[in-house]
Amino acid sequence: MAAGKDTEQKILEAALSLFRERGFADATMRDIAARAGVASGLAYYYFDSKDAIVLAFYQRAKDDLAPALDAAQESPKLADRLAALVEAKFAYFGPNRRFLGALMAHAANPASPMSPFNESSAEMRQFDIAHFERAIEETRTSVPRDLAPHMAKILWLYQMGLLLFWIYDRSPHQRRSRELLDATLGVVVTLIKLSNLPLLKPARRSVLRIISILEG
Amino acid sequence: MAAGKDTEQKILEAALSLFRERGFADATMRDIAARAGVASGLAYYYFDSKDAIVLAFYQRAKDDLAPALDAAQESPKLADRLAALVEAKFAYFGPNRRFLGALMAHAANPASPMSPFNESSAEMRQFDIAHFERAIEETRTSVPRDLAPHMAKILWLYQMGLLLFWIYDRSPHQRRSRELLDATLGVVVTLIKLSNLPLLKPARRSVLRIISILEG
DNA sequence: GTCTATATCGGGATAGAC
DNA sequence: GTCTATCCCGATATAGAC
Repeated sequence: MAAGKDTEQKILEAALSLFRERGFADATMRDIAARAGVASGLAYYYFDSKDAIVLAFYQRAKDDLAPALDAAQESPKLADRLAALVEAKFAYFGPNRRFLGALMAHAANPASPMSPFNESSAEMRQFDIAHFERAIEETRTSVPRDLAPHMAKILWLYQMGLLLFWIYDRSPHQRRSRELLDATLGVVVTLIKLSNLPLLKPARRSVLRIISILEG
Repeated sequence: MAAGKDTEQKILEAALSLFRERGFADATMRDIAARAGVASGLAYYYFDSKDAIVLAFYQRAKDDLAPALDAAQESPKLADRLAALVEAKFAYFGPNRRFLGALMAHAANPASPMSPFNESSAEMRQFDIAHFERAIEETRTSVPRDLAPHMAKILWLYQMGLLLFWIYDRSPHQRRSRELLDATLGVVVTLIKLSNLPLLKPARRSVLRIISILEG
């Protein structure tokens, strides 16, 4: 049991370090097992597949990120909090950027267990969205009643878009991603402010209809 | 020569039919060669890799789609043309929807040769964008000078989003995708109209800044 | 140039002995 | 819970028939 947990951790560590060094595809299960100092078959005892190791990585990221995301909830301004939440992820995932790139192969397909839109990561996603809810509430950002139940999800999606861009951003230190964050943040916050105008009720209805279709 | 072209076609057909039946990953090169009635080695004579078959499929799609996309350029209204262009793709790719799902694995990564955002499909992308340019021009849609050079690309991107949703749309006959098309079309056309208001010059500047970052 | 046949290798995954 | 042996497949290479 204890040995089992240890071995599992050893394998996970070996996998992640190899993923970081070589990317996902070029790290073989044999390499992973070798680095962990176990037989290659044993890796499959702890992880159903190479993909399953990735799910363990997600789970771990969720746990590791929690304190950083709490620390991002400081400013009284929504824009600052959004920026801080995104930057916290840039910082944490920075060393794994290349590896995440390989993962994105599955991201678009919501049916893939490795997609952040899949059932299997629902818990993680919910955890993540909760941070946006908190940012909206604590900064007393006014959101129209009809949009309110969806606003955190919208911001989460906005963040996912930024992360996607960041993952494939080849500019030095991902400078362009920071620019994009900077350039879009103002637009996002402005749109939220505008969305409160009673005049824009029809526009909100259009958006709500689109959301309801997207959520199926 | 003639025989060679024939064999190549036979292999391509066999590959596509297997991709449609089983998806990309579960169709092996041995299966493909077997269905084409040739030795498995021969498939590699014509296609460098399994991936190369996909590129051939893209190329072929481009050629096949041309007449349908021309036929979509009828209505004097931009919204109708956009809908027709998207529907033409739904129709053509319909039988390959599942197979396209497997391909999307590479789509997010602009560095992958199989991504529609990659260099290697620049020609196809340009061909595709040209249809949106034509739709804008022929419907005499007024677009502000500063946005004009980018509008066709924006519409192309909008279409790609719809296609992405459609590929993974599990509702019967992809009903939700049609709803999404319907729900977003109005918004898109309205936004283009609004973008002409001189008052919105600052908003256009924000959008232009974002575009310039995205294009790197 | 077109095609068959075969051999070899690396890598994900599995079965079964211990 | 751990290891060894094995399977399957994609990819590559090669020898040779026509």
